[in-house]
Amino acid sequence: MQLSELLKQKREKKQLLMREVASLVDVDTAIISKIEKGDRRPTKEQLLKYATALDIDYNKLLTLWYSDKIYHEIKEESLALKILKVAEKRIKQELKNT
Amino acid sequence: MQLSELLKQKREKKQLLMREVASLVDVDTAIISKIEKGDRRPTKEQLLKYATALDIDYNKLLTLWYSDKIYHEIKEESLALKILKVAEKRIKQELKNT
DNA sequence: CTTATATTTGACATATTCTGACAAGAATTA
DNA sequence: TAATTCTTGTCAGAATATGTCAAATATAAG
Repeated sequence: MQLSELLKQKREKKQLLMREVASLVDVDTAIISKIEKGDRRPTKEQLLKYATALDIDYNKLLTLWYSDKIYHEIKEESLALKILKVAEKRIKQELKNT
Repeated sequence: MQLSELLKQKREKKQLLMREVASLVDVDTAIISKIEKGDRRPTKEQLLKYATALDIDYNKLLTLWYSDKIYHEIKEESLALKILKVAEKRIKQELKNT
């Protein structure tokens, strides 16, 4: 499940118009449209408001938000999986040192 | 092994001055210093020149380069590992669909 | 069908982040 | 001490991200 899909589904489940979500998240309706289309990622601040507005766990949104970002950064690279592994190792290493 | 360390080690192994690497990579010496300190990431173009200049496998550099980037993006997040897992799933999913 | 409402799209303005250039300071070596 | 190398901070310009707006398209209601 991608962030954009989740946000759209939740909005529809709550039977809210984009205009209404836009008001709650405090952005232009055009932005909401683009977010649900996956053309844009919300800002972190918007994400928080989204969580409240649509009653979604913020950590879940945040996880998808970062994953989306990372995915787009490396999706064209054949080394993508290797890259993630190396990043994971580094994170784990860091966790040990604390 | 981080990108910055590797680049420094390789330079020293070849007994090159920063000034010399700077020339080969075609940037200011200050940039090289910052790169080796981890204050800046080289551009992709610089990375390629680095590979040639220091005789390092480009894919290795590229992997570290992306990993570095991702690491810094999520290192403060307690969800970091989860984020990587989700990104990995998405990449794998994408690979299936081709 | 035609009108009203909702959504999508594109163009442009603004803000934020990234990068390179430069100069002065600090460290190292001769 | 002088020469050389490396480091650091600042600033301008480039690149990227985000917001605003208006017009185009799609959807629903009468």
